[in-house]
Amino acid sequence: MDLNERTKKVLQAVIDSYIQTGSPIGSTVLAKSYDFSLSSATLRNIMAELEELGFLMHPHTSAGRVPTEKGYRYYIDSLISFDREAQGITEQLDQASPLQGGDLHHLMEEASQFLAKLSRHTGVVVAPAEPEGTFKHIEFVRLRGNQVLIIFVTNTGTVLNKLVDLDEQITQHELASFSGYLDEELERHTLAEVRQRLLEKLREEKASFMRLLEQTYRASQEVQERDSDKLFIGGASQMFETPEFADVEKMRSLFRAFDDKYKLLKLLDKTSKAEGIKVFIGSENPFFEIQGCSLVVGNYQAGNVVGTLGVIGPVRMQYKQVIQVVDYTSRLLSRILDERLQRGIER
Amino acid sequence: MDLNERTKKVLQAVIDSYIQTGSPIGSTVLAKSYDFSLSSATLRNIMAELEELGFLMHPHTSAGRVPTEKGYRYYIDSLISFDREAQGITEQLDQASPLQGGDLHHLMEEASQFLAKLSRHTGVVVAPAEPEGTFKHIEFVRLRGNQVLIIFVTNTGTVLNKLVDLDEQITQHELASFSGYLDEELERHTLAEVRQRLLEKLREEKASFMRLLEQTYRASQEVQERDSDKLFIGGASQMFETPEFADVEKMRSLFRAFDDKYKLLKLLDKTSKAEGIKVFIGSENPFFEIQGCSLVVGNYQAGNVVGTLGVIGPVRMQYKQVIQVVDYTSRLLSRILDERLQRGIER
DNA sequence: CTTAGCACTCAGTGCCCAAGAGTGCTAATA
DNA sequence: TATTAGCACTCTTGGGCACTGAGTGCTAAG
Repeated sequence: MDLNERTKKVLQAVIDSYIQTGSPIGSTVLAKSYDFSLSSATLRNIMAELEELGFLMHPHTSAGRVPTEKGYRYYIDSLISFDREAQGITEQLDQASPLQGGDLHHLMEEASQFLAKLSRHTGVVVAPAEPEGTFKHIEFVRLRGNQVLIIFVTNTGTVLNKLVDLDEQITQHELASFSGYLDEELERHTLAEVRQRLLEKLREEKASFMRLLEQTYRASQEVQERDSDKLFIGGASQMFETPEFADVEKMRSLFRAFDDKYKLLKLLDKTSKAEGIKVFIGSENPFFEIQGCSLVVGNYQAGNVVGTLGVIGPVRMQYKQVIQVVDYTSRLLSRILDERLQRGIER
Repeated sequence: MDLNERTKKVLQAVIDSYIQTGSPIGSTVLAKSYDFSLSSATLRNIMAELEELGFLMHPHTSAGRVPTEKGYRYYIDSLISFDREAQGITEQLDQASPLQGGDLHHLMEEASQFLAKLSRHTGVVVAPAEPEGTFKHIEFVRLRGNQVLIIFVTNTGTVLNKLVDLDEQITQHELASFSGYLDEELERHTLAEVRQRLLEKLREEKASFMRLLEQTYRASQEVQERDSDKLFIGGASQMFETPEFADVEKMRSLFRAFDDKYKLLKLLDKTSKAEGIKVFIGSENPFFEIQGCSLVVGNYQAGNVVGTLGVIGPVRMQYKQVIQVVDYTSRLLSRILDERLQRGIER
């Protein structure tokens, strides 16, 4: 789209102003508050042109202009620049000094709240699909006669566990030696590889621990499905702060979406392949139930493990700021996870 | 409060009707839809009397009557009866056949959603302050040189873990023998007792594992604080279904309260000592931020471990039904937990 | 004690009107 | 040729007003 410089400036001014105030922008207001050295009449012409092109629209005849989704798109793709102020913001964010961490879940929850607090919208974080780190230790604890608790430990201190019923009687001693055997076989592999190797073992081996091995394999699958892909939502009540959602109906469908975490997960998952920060504006958003919302998502990663995080807010949001916050948080989270990973690998 | 039979019936009819429809009840409507064999004028007198006593009120001169909190209180304490229909409901609830369980957290989350679904309001479940079951096994896994993961396992298959840094070098072999020692010392004690005993040991012993023992003690404390008292909220969006909350302001403060789980927890904790189902109506509710809401709470328990669960909804809620749902769910959860406990102890 | 009747109150609705903001178009201007 | 001033027109918003209907309180009769 080739707009001349002046037209771009007008578009930017309209969108900036609309994002700020939330009310449609008229030509006179625009002429006064921005220094275009142009009369309102000229601005009217330009705005009419922008409307023609689909960047702006008219709620009704005698109202000012409002950005369309296409307008926002162009604004984000071509009009806002980050570089200049980026450092300032980053420092400011550093000051906020968040994320104590501790346990992984706790960290994710904190992150979602951090996002919410800084963006003043709703923050979401999807836990990594794959636990960080590599296999370190497996432990079998016999509870009742044939009830065994299988515990996986990674080198970053993540603990996954699953309770299984065994047909056969196996002594604690046998369990211990089996665990020792597996420890050696599996150490330093990622959990995905562990699953794979267990499966291979299962195929080749005809040993006595066959049944236990099978249960272990199953556990390794389930444990992962259960613990991965958890969704953390922070500051959902922030949604109420935006006048856009004064409508109760809208709010309702929004919170319905939050309740139904599963769907939201799937949406966020789709985006997780892409690099960098992505912005979905209004209906671009593939999750129809939260249409009327924009979504700013990014990834975080540690090693080859990837998770998604982002902000959900009204279409009229301070994209510049929110994008920076999401970007910052994703880096921050990556760094924290990386440190944990390093500590684990170091030895 | 001594009301005569007729007056009671009128009060009940008014409240029933108001709960159903949500709009104030006038004398003529009352005379028509209920079979009192009384004229509207008489009903007017009775209603005036009930207003005098503080059970009903007038939004404005030309409006019908609405129950006051005192009215609801009386309604719940003296007017509704459960026995007759109780079985019917129970069966119906059994049909809903919920709560697959699995992991404890998952069970709690399911329970909160179950409450929400059946009550058509918001369900909350507080995880037990104390993990169920008794100590079964402790495991130390060395990750890096002096970084050790301490894992507690109970006989019901609950796994708690904490990562600690150790000053001294201890071999995996030494760790194993220490774990064996603790296993014997601590088996069959509740986690609270385990903490106590660790503390005692810490005082008397001057052994080489002193430092590790201390860390273990600390871990046993932290692990518990972290994992206990988690709050699960289900079906928060149901709140939007009630016309009472058409006001966005109200909704806002409500969801603020949900965001701030910690406060909600404290509130629910206070109630956890009491037996049976408790109902807090409107401002009786000690948690001012959700005033205008009623709270129906109950406890569940397994062994000596107690948790709280309940429903949050508008003051105008179907108390009878909700009370039954909460009651049913608390029994159900107790039973499920008890079974897990039994299986653990059985051996 | 109950009931019928009547005057009164008040929220809610629909309607009209004026004010205000903003546009689109045309004609004048640099 | 691009910009500007002027003007008629459109549409929202909010206040004011009257009307309606549900419901009450009171009084007097059954």
